[in-house]
Amino acid sequence: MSKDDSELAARDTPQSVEAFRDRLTGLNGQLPRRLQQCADHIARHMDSIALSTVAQIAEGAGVPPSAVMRFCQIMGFSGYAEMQRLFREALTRAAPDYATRLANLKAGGAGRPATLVAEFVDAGRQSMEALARNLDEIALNQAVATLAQARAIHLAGFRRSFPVASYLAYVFDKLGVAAVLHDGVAGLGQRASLLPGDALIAITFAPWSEETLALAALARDRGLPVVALTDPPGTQVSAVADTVLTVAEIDFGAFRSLSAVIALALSLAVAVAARRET
Amino acid sequence: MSKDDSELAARDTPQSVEAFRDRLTGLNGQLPRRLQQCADHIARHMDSIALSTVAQIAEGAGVPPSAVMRFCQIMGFSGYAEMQRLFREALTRAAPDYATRLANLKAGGAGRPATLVAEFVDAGRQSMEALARNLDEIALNQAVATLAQARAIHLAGFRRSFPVASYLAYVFDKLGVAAVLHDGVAGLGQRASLLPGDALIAITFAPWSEETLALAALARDRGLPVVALTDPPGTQVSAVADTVLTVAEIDFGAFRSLSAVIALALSLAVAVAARRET
DNA sequence: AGCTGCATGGAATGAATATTCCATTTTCGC
DNA sequence: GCGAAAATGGAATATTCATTCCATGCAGCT
Repeated sequence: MSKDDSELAARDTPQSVEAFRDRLTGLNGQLPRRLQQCADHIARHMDSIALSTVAQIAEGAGVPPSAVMRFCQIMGFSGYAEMQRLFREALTRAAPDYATRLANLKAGGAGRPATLVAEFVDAGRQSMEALARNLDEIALNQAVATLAQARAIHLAGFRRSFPVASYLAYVFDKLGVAAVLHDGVAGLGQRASLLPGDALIAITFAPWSEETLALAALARDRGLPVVALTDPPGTQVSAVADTVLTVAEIDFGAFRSLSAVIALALSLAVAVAARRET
Repeated sequence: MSKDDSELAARDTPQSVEAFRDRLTGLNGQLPRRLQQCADHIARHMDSIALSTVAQIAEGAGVPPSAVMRFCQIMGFSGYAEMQRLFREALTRAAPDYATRLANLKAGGAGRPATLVAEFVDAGRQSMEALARNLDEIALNQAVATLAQARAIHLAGFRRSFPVASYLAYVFDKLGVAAVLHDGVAGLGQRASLLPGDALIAITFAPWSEETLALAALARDRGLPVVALTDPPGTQVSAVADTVLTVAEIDFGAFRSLSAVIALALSLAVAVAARRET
């Protein structure tokens, strides 16, 4: 008693959401039944703690309120109020006055340039949230594995996908990965450079561009693996691609922000480079 | 009494943050002093309503709590609790389980590709929030005005800024605005095409590329207006640009998401096209 | 089987907070 | 200035919610 209570109850209270999460995973498995239910439910709904009452959490987890209180104490807090404060602070830091600002900009009327910025920012943010939510991790891992083995990586993306392809070219170059950007300068194409052992990343969105699909088909015929970045559901390109990564980019007006596509493409590039070095 | 209370108190309660905002602006000016203070403070801190108590709001506005209650009723709510519910719902809809998902992805360990996605998404989101917060509306309006008058718009952006420049070229083309992408193919450049009456958009970030700065300087010598997209504080390019738009893009590792830059560039393009048509 | 210690549920308590009410002050029309 | 009506501040009340406490149940050990 005088030296240490038990392995469960460390007295220091988590000061950040990360610390909270660490503690939660550390406790996993060594908790009694009801407290484990709390832990599971809370892990799954961490963001709702900031706005929920003890009773709501308890109901969601299927336990009495007192169990939730015990859980809070085991996590190192004096009670629920203290635990909630942690999440509330995280929430206010995440959106200080951003929401207000956006709303102000949007309210300015359709004609104002600043209103457009707000709309595009909003579309981009939504796209990225959708990406985080719907990411197909298995397909991503498969894509990384495939590309990491390739001798050189070919990049196909035209029209509105070209910025993504060209950014990938820049990033691969910086990372020391051999990459060929198929830019179609002078109508020549670089089709002959699709050699055995290479791989292709094809980036195309509805309406799918003929050139990209044709290039992917050619690569496939020559036996090169093809990774496609496209809209969901991705069926349009599945005939010519081995791995399909889908991104639901939100449009505003006729244009898309590209935020989510670039984030995904960038991750792919960095992961491939990291895999190669090991 | 039986027909209508007054112009102030319409009985229907706002069902969305937008409706709330509309009502607030509608009431502006026709409120007694203390209630006006409430309105001002709340308009300025709308996002904090979800997490504040009546007492906190009252203190912030410099009024007694009862004034805040009256304000809520004038806005069409039964009380503060009902008003707060509106903002809480808006907040939870904005971040459904996105935060949890992101945290889960990040927790996966540095090696996993999905972790990278989470990091880039997060960086992108932060960048866009920063853009919304720090947007210099005056500079933006000035840039739009300048570009709308130009005969043709030249685009300069190399290396990591090239994707932005090429996307602008695509968008301007689709919008029917004459634009020249200076892509440096074959080392030729298109310097001779910088004719009087044109304008230049120069996109460059630290470390600023020599080519872009040189091109901007040349344009300036010939009397063309130059709009620059760059990092804050923008002093590096202010010598060669008439209008400077700064974007604080957050890096993850050595790479930036480009989300905010693209959102700003896109807004600029659409605003210019809209201005031209009128 | 009986004992011991932990886990559990629910009811009682107490604190925080929204909400109402009323006495007082201010404002505005005459 | 005077009176009526509206506005205001603060204290009283009601409600919601976190927190504690204790009686009961359950499991593991001897």
